[in-house]
Amino acid sequence: MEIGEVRKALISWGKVNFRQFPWRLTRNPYYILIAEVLLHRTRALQVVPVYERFILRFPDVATLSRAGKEELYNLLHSLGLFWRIEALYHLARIVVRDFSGQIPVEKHLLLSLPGVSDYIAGAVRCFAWDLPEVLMDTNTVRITGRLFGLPVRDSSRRSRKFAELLASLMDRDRPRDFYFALLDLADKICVAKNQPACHQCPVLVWCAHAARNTFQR
DNA sequence: ATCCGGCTGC
DNA sequence: GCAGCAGGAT
Repeated sequence: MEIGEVRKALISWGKVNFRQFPWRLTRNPYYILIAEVLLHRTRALQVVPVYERFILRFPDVATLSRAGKEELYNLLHSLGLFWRIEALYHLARIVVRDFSGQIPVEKHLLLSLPGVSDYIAGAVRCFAWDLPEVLMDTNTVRITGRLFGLPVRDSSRRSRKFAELLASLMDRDRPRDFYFALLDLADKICVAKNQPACHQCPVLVWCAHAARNTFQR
């Protein structure tokens, strides 16, 4: 398959169907890190109002590092997953103390932060600095699996095979635009439940899953 | 491999 | 009502 054509189709579709979430209109690594933590197993539309209040109250890491747990709880409790509150509380203090208030670029330093693992470390690097990262989340894994015709399981998120396939698929010159396109495609077309809207899909002709669907009718 | 949590669309 | 959510911790 012409992988360059697939990338081009994805990115041009993504440009038209770009969802303007507030954390997508910035390259500030702190804002992006906060967004990724809040987006953890939480729908984007549910995060928007909480994120905006959070950023307004804590516009930078230094301000956040002076926050009490109680105020953080008041801002974030509606999102559940309360361990994230503890993580952000410590994260801000560590960044101020060890990294002079700058979100680190190096992956191993990002990974040392509480609440940050492979996905969030990669997402911050990708969306803040446009670095080519393999971002394995529910959506990118589902699209990868369908495109290459593999069954998508919960364990696929940690699958090396999936990581290699996504690495081969991703656009290393424009990773930021590529992943925005993938996430928007997963939301609008390549949906998890029901049948995906393959007839509207920009990469329909290269997709193994779509081929099976149309072949079966 | 399993759990987490409030919230929302279905 | 209930399944599932821009994963990470346990």
